[in-house]
Amino acid sequence: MSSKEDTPLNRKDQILKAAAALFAEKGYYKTTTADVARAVGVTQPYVFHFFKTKEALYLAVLQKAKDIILYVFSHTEASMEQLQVSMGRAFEVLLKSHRNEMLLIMTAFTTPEPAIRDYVRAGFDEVYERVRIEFTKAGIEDPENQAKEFIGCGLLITMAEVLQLPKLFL
Amino acid sequence: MSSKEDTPLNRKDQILKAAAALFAEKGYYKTTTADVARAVGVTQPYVFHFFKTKEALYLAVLQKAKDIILYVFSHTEASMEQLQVSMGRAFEVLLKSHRNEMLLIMTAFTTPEPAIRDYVRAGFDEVYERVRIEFTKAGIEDPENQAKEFIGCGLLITMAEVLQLPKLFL
DNA sequence: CTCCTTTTATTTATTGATAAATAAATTTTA
DNA sequence: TAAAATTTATTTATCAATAAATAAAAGGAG
Repeated sequence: MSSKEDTPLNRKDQILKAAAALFAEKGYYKTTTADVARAVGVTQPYVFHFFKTKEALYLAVLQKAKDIILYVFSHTEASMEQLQVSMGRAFEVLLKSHRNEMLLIMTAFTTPEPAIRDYVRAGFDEVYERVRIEFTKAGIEDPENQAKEFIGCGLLITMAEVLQLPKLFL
Repeated sequence: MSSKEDTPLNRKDQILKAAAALFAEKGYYKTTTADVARAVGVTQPYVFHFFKTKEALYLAVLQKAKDIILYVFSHTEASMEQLQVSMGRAFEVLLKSHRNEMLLIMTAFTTPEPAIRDYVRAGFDEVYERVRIEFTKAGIEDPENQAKEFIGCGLLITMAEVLQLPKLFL
């Protein structure tokens, strides 16, 4: 039994899912609302029935991605010695199960839409805070720097995925 | 005496320079050829006199950026013990003196134009090879992994710059 | 259960804006 | 005055977004 019932997705969620895949693959600018509509099997204007603008759609996808990360990092339990490793594993699993969403975050970094940049930056801080708090709760020492290192490592791994650099970084 | 004479730049180089700044700041898609032209003080179609397409202009800027990196990493001399540190310093200097070009490379990573992606990937390999060779020549052991680590670190630093994350990563 | 009414889901058609690219004309320089 | 540098004028294409129309489904009233 998965957390989500496997009732078929409603139109809005279908659009969010298709958009996540397309935005992750082709980025914000190269993905058209017509692409998203086509992927779902509806007409282009209908997308605007659910999301006022293309940007609003993008931000909605981004929020979902962030929520997933926050959830995972908040629900990884382990001993002080093991927490970093466990969370690292959890992130690797996440990168497989929600590849689109994770790649999307990387590309969002470099999307020069002010609203998107602001959202990404805020989301980044939020994730950092969450990790820092979890590390603190677990009694890890110097949680600030450990959290920074942890996130830096995650970024690097994700970037290697985006770039598809097989030789580099294992 | 700088390596470049300070003869005023010719139009083509003016365009390259302006394009580097704009592409770095606003990315490939959000930078228009009209933006570039305006920055230089010429008309939009005149840009096409020097570069057949917008993409060709972008690739030219990218090539210059890569050449700078290769040059710096090829000309940093130091003892085996000091080489990594010296090259790290050199990169930091580069990030200040050629900020636009370095940031551009980061954003180029996530630009989903096939030709651009291919160029970036190839350039990446080239830089890796260069670093690996320099490390090998200096007698550093396990040069492959040291080179990977070195580049990963550089990526992370550059990314922190792009994201303007002051708190994180020092 | 049927006719009428309202809502929900969706499409067709269109607009307005923006941007890359081309071609022809003009100005400047040597 | 010929060639090089640069502009004006224009084209073509693409896309987000809006508005109006249609079709199907659901919900009540007689």
